[in-house]
Amino acid sequence: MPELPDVMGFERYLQSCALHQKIADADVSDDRILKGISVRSLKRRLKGHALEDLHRRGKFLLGRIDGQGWLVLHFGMTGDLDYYKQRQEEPEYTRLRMDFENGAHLAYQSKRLLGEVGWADDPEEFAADRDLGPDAYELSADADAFRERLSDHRGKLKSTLTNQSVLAGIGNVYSDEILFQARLHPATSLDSLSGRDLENLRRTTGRVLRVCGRHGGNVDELPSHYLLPHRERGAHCPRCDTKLKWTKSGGRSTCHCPKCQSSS
DNA sequence: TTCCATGTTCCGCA
DNA sequence: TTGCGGAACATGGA
Repeated sequence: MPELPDVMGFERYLQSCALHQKIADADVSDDRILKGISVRSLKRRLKGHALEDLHRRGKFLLGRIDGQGWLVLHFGMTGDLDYYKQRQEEPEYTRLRMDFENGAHLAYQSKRLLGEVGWADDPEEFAADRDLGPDAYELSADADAFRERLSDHRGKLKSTLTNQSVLAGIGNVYSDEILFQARLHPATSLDSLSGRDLENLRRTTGRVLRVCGRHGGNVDELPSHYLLPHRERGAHCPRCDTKLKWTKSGGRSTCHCPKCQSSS
């Protein structure tokens, strides 16, 4: 489920277990996951070095490898990280595995191969290359910047929030939660929002990302009045018990409460 | 067997 | 120019 809050969880996870450990070896079991770097080159840059620092930008997690540059991880729809001690614990869909000198392993797994493992010389340069907007969580902390960024756009709320070049990190699932909490209808066009609505959206975005990020994307741990624990077909609004409505656009499904989220 | 799925990218159309 | 919607990608699970 990797969107920004989940990647926050991955960042904390790596921070707690994988930092400053020399990488003895690395193995790529399916090179379709690599973008812009060969297996050989990746291995060369990892081997004998250590992960020294982490940087998250939207849904991307970048890890600085001492003296080499930045390892880029994107998790697609089904990516995950796993640090483990015994080789036989290796997860089934591991695509990149690092073996540390201390005998532990780190697996980047991706069941559907929709993520990517890549390389960057510099995080800012990387973000510019990929046309990534500012990180959604950081942007939500700055009222002026948030307003300016969004006022350039006229599209619908849902598609703008999930547009990574406008702000990076929000995907299909968390945009539903943000709009639910902000009581805004996903199809509302941005230019119809008042300054007050926009400020409400900013605060809500920050709060939802913070709260969800704290749980590292574990939906079951969220407060019961959150939408996500109830986001399934046939479910009812946790606030007013109205049946939740599902719509579809661009191949992605959106869930909202027809009563709480007024269309404007 | 068919449909659906949290990711991105590309294309054609308004 | 901008935004939208659909299809494609690869694969598994219900």
